[in-house]
Amino acid sequence: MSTSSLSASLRPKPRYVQLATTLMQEIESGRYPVGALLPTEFELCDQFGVSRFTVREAIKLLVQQGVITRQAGVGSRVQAAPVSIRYTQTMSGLEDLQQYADQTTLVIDRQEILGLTESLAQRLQVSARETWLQIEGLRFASNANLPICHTAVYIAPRFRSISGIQMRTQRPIYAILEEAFGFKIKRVEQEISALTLSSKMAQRLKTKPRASGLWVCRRYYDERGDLIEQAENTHPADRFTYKEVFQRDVTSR
Amino acid sequence: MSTSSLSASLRPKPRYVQLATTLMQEIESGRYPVGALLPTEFELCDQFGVSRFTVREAIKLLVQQGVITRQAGVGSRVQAAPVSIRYTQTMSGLEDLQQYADQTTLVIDRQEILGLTESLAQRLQVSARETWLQIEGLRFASNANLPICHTAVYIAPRFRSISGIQMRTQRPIYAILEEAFGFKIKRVEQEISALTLSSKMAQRLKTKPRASGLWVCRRYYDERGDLIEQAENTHPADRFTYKEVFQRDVTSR
DNA sequence: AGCGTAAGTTTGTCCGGACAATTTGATAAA
DNA sequence: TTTATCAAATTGTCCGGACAAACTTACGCT
Repeated sequence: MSTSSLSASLRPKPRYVQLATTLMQEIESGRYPVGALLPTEFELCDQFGVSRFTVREAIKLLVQQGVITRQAGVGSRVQAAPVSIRYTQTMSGLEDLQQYADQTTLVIDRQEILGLTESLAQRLQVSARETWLQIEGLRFASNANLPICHTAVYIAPRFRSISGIQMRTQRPIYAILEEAFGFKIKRVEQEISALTLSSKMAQRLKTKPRASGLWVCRRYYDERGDLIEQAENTHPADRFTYKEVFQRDVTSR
Repeated sequence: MSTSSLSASLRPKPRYVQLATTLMQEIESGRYPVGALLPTEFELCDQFGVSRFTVREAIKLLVQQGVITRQAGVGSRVQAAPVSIRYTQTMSGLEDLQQYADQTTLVIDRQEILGLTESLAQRLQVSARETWLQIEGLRFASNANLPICHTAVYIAPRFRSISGIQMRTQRPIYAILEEAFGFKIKRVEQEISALTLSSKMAQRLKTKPRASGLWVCRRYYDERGDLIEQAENTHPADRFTYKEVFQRDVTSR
């Protein structure tokens, strides 16, 4: 047998990821409140018994997520508490998608394998004649009656045999696919625009006909650049706001 | 006099940034087309006479911007051509905002210093009684008659003396502020939601009353975390789509 | 042909060290 | 008191080296 498959989940993460996770937890716990300074790089080297390289790689991850900012001669200052969201979505990476789905439930009401129509094939940017799995449903926040969005998901042919999707699921579809087929999503494209809800959609979302809606479409690609899944979410305008944070990066002048 | 201010623009950028810029240009030029492999790290070390550390830092920047993906044992593959946009906005950082503004023109039709109302002060998350500069106008794409959005900008009191803003400008306001007052925006929060256009707004945007619109609000913060500027853009739904790309980062399991 | 094995290539992780740039705070001079 | 100067602390840049992990290719065996 091969030695590469079973160890996937057991293999320890690199030290700088472990360190970043630890620091993140300590920030969440309030040990380093917003506005406070983290220990210096050399202090962290001593505390964790790792090299400065490892410490810096870990801290880079925190900076990347907007949790801290750094300044030469000063230190690393805690900038924001970890996201705690309700009806607003905060994204600074793929993981926030996961977090978003954690607090909501997708109730599926249709699931079928269908041949692509011309227009749909074009939207998915693949050749027609392929047979994709379509899933439709409504997404509910934990303790609310009204759905926060209508969801239509399209899954690539080679994954259409997926069977582990419950009628009510709190996990994002892409995570289910990753586990079932053992791969990782590497890249997500997102497209957001506004639209006027069709009468049918308004009815399903229990809102006024011709109300405004937010349309969020995500395309998930694997490490080879192949499209795995496309998810279209249609939100009533008053039930969802999309939030994100950008940090200036070094290439700017 | 101090020695720290004048050298700001003359000081050469770090080598890894220079390298990243060079590689980016070579990708744009077609020397490394989409799908092709970049030279290996060691080859780049030889070609540019730098250490592997410098090469890796440069490549990290390209990965961060979604231009290439990497795979151990394979190499660095060009993933996407540099953004060429028309009516759709591509954001993977602050610079794309700049690029977006480059291709459009903001035509200002109102500009006044105003005391904050209660509700506005709350929206800006600052104490009332402050006097902010308000700018309103329409943004046009290069060769189009219809505006792509209505813009309302609020600028913090200490910058309200800004005078360099033309009635027609292609530069983003935040860039004008940066140049005039000599600082850098470090952090931008963005909020997107849908709304139904008010009759007045629909009229100014030359679209049907009660049409759907996309509302994009950006808050710009300096390195101290102080709010510098808030810009609210209201787009007719059919004239604007927001696009962005996410890359899975290492902290995910 | 097909299958496993081994070698080679390429990226990933981690270390130690060195010096530069930036800020803060203390000290000395005016 | 104010201002200039210096030293210390902290992050930023860059180097060289080492080994591990992941993938590709070639090879030999069945």
